[in-house]
Amino acid sequence: MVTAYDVAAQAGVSVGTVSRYLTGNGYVSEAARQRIAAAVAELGYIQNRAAASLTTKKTGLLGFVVSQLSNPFTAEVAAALGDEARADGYGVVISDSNGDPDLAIQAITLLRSHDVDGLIVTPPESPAYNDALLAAARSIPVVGIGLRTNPMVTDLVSGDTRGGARLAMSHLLALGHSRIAYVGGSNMASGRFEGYRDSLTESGIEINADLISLGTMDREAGFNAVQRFLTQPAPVTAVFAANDALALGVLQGAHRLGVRVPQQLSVIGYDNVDMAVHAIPPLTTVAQNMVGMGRAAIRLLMDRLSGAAPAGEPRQVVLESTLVIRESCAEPAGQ
Amino acid sequence: MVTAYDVAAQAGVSVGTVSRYLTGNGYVSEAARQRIAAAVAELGYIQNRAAASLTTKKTGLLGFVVSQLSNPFTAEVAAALGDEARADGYGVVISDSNGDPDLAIQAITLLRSHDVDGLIVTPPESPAYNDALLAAARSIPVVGIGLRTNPMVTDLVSGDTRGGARLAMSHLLALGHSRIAYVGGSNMASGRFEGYRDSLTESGIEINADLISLGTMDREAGFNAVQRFLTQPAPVTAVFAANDALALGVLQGAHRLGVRVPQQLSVIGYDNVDMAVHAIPPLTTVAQNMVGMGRAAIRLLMDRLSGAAPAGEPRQVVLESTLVIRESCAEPAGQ
DNA sequence: CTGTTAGCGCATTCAG
DNA sequence: CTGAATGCGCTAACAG
Repeated sequence: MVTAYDVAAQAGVSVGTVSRYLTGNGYVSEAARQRIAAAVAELGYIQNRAAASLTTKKTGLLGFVVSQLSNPFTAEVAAALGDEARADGYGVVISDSNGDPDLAIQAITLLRSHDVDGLIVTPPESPAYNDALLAAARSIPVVGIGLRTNPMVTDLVSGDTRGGARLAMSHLLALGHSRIAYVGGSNMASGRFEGYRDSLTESGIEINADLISLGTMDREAGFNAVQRFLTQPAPVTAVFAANDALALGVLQGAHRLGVRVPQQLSVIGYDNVDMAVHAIPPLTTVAQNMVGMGRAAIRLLMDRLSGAAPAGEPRQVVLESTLVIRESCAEPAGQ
Repeated sequence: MVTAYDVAAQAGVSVGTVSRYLTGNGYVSEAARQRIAAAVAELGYIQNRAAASLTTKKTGLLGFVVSQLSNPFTAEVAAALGDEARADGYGVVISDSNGDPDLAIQAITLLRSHDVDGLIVTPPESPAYNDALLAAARSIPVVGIGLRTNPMVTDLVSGDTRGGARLAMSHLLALGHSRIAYVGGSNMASGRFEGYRDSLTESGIEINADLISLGTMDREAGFNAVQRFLTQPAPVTAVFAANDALALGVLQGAHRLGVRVPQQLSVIGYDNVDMAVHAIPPLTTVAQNMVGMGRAAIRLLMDRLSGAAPAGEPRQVVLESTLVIRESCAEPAGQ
């Protein structure tokens, strides 16, 4: 391995000078600078940051604990986050927990043993994971994406899902729909469901349990739910799905019954995953600002690392969602 | 920061013993072992691997240079690779190059400065990137996924795209199609195109330039191509798309023309991305073994790192593709 | 502006 | 089986 000493020898200076050249701290004469640069190139020298971190206490590494890297939403955030980190000279170590709290804790330990300068974390939520996060937060800055610790000691970035849901509902309502169904996860406390419920109530429409399907958030659930909605005495004219996978299942279910979208049924999704544009018809959906989330997380971290934001008060940034209108919604047929 | 010295003091032993306990090298009495474990837990000690790597020359970190993390194909490979690496006690640092050779080179440098024990790389291909890989390969093992260096000095894992394409074509041919179009990338030397061409020739079907559309590999290209294929004097009865995005575009284009799939047109894709199952109709496609690729890459690396495969002869593993039959193909209408 | 030197936290000799 | 001592590659004083 070629070390800074080798470079120093080759350039006819001392290690100290090489170090100053590398870190940019302290003065180095132009002449020395040039000779060092030449030596670095000639020898193919690459700084050993692990050794440097021993003294500086900074590795230039950030840890990102994801719950599911193959989830398009996560992948997109990870990409944005990596780009932003690189711009600040940081590398990102990604650790996939597959939604398993135990693996997430292992990931935290792995990352901390590699001495990451900061941590970005996503769900799952679990007491033990929460504890691990709390412990980590005592030595390095931590920011959660869609995950808040208890007590809340970390910075947080989240999407305004409630507002996004209202966006979707307003669109449907403005089109003239009133029999609007909801398919979503089993958690009625989710922002998406709340947005659905509130929008309806505010429009003076009573919420009807027969028009609500709660369960898993995958394609099958959407496929099955819509068939139930459509075969009721008074069929629905629109469906709001809590995510795109669900919405795509709804599209398939409607197709199976020979119900045409958007002529006979309007469908709106949530997330604007890549495949939404590939759907038949292209899916109208709510887009979360994933790039913004990745960026925001890094900004939050950088402020802490640079001291711009002294430790203490956790901060929170909420990203607005936007409506992406494509072709899956129209006025109700009966109007 | 709590160090091994703190643990040693707390446990009433010396650092040497703590180190032996941590690494598993050398003997530690059961009594000492217990006291150390207790001290570690009590103090919340986390080993500093950067410091350890100074002596061992091993960081337990692997670098993965991807061309596009938000590409579902890549994300899936990354996930598999991360899982497999974790099983071996390694962490993975992912660096996204966004398909830019310069960024890829920067990524290599970053990764090497963090002293990764091995490197896994994907395209783009570029002379400068190739050089960077060659340089890296002189000090650590490198494995390419779908990317071979020149000269070929690194291990390689790739998918048998030619065989996969033949799988798709056989399916179409067996169904009775003979006017089969191809939509793909601009590179006619790709395995996918070769599989198309060879299958046709072997079946005694002349290849017809009017039935081939080469260009970008995205949805728009598929959307446009199919409209051309369908409005010819003798319309095609089937389309083989070189990837699923293209195939989904074909589906949309056919839908636009009122052509029903699979009754009037069969469509087959390649990659089996997540969205394939969400298509209308669900897309028959060729699945690459992405999990296998991720795993294989790690295995290759581990063999080098453990010394099981002495440096030298580059090895290659080719993963078979499989046909995933869903609902987008049927016998040609006219038969 | 630059050379010298003392650790950083740990794994590894080498004695005991 | 264990303690003490040495050095990994680098940065940060400090004295020139």
